[in-house]
Amino acid sequence: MEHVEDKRQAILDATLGLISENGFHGTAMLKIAQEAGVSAGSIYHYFDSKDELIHELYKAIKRKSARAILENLDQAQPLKIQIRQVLASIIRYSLHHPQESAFVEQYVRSPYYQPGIDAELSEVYQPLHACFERARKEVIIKDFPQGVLNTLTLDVATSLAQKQASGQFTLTDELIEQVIDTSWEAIRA
Amino acid sequence: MEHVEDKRQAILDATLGLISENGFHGTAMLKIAQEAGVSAGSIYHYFDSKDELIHELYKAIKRKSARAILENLDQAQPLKIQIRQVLASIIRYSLHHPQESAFVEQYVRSPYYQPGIDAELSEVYQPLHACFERARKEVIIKDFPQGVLNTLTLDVATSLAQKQASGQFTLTDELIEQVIDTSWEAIRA
Amino acid sequence: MEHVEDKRQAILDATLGLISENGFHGTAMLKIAQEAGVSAGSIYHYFDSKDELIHELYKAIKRKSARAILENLDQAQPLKIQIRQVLASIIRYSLHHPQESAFVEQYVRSPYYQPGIDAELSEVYQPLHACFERARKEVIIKDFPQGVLNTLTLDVATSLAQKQASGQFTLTDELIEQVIDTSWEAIRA
Amino acid sequence: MEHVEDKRQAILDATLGLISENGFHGTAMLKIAQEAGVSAGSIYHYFDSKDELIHELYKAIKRKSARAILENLDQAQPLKIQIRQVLASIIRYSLHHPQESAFVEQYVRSPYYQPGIDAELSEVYQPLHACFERARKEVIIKDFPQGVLNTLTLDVATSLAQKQASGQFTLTDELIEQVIDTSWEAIRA
DNA sequence: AATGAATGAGACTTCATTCAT
DNA sequence: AATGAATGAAGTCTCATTCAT
Repeated sequence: MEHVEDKRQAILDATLGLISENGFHGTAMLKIAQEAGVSAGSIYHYFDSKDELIHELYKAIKRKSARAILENLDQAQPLKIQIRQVLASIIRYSLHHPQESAFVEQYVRSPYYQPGIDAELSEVYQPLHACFERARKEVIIKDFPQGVLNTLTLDVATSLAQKQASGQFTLTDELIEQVIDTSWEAIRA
Repeated sequence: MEHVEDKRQAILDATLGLISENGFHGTAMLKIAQEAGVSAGSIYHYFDSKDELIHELYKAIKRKSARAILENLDQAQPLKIQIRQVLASIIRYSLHHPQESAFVEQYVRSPYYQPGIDAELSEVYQPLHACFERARKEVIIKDFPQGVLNTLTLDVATSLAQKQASGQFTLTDELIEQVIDTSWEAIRA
Repeated sequence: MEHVEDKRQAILDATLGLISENGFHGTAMLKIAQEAGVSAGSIYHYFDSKDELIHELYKAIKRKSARAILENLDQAQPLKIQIRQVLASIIRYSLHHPQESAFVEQYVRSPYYQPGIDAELSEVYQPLHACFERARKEVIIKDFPQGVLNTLTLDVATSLAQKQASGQFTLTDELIEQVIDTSWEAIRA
Repeated sequence: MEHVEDKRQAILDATLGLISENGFHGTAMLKIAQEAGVSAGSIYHYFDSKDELIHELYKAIKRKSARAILENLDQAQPLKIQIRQVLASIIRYSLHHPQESAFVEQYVRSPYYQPGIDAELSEVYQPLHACFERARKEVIIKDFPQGVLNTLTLDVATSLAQKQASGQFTLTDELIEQVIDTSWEAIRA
């Protein structure tokens, strides 16, 4: 079974690498199979279709990144500190995983993205949402719709990650700190 | 000749509507032709290929939006006011042209986007860049690379526009003012 | 009217140059028009279709080459001399008109070539045929079908012309004399 | 694997039949697929493109004909006999394989033919070339460039084959013998 | 007579998906 | 479970031809 999961994961990894580089349309199933070291037909043992594979990859990335970000969440700290920690985690994660950022950016801007898909991820994001929810209630952050807050934090992070990956600029540690500060200032009450 | 330009523009318009809705891959040349009211082959009198059509559409949108934003730029005002005006223009333009925003977002996140394409647009963006450049020198805004400043302003605007268009939330005039404030605070020195 | 004929001839010339270089399929009507300095539609004032244009070009070339070859035919000479003169003329003409040779070779090997087409040329080739006919009757040349005699003379000439044009070898005047001799020896009785 | 080669061969066979009859342009990939009993897309498992298919067909025919001709080459015989045997083989092969002759004639007169393609065939033609080379050195045949010798022998043979196939004349066994003699006389020293 | 924009049939090719092995 | 040859629908693009001007 571990073997099986290895192959499924190899397919997901290959898909991530190829799509982040060449886009959805530029990534043929055959290429994914070759990159993953399996046969073209084998992909269909793990995923019903190319669309499903892409949706599954999106969910896998979102779950993985949520877990990584939550690891740095210390619920013993004051909410203000927690939110800042989350922002820092999001930005750092994005910068360290440029392929995942590039994929997610393409995905959410494409017709693949249907709002309902995120409902399946609510469980893993629940602690994060709760944290933001409480911060909003306690007037620690602005009373903006969650989507607007995401734009000011998450989307900024992924956008920066992709631009750095494409060489538009290089983010020093100092600059990253400043961006985290800026992002925090943008949403704090 | 006006007739000719009409048809070229009709093709660009059809392409914008279809791609912003269905993505690059979901938009066949035949559909564009039908939507534009021309034959399939006619597109190739105006554009060498689908790729060139998409690149031309991107450049046309960027030029048009730059002109619209510059119209609201009053160089008689203090720099601080000018920058705020620009931000407000960008955000309002994005919100009022959700298809253009959606298209540009897809484009710049896709393999179509190659740094260098924007070089052709530098002329029309020159006044904007000059404005930001001076503001940075006079320490009115932060000393971030231009790409980072764009992320905190332009990308936020287009992202919000698309999310509103997809129904994730509705931006009231009051909220828009707050977002403009936030965006300005994010980059001011 | 002379003007008109000029244009018709320009189209034929352009067609010859392009097809001898790029083949039938590689030569679009639009390219012919551009090369001839006329509009795409104008070709259809002179020729009903691309096929007809190609057939007319073939006939024009054959008539022109026949006239050139006949010019060197001195009916006052003995038949043996006449035949040798004809052979020399054919070979020299082919070598000096490599584009015409290349076109004719492509044409007669393609589905364009229908045996009936040469019937329209019989008038201009009549003196040549008569000459060969008498030579065969007087047992000066071999009693082969005319097609076989053509193969041993005309086809050899055009084939050599194309090979020289493509750089496979260079025919010196001495070599040309030898080839003429050889061709003559091949058909003499 | 035999199965696989069968299909590849079926595609080559279908291509030969259709192109020799209808030309390059008159032969659509779909027709080839239907004639070969495969789907349109399947051709692309065996050949990268229509062009590559055509090039491969040319090389396959040349290799096959070279092998057939070499089978009749008895190196124990005097060179003069060998050369005559080769000429007879070439002519007979051409006459018995009119489709291959027609295809090769079209190919070498078309833009498909690029000198250099024959370099890949040099190995299989090496014994033939060696034979001619020695004959030239021993002054058994004329000291013409190889291209000229080919024109006087090989090209004559294929040309005759195509003309007979198109019904221009019928070659009796006696006539064939005479043509072989003629071809030999044309190149002997 | 001339133009050249427009047409639309048809060509080549790709690729997600299936299925016999 | 795995393979990869095979499928065929659908896509992009070309080009001979037409026709309003």
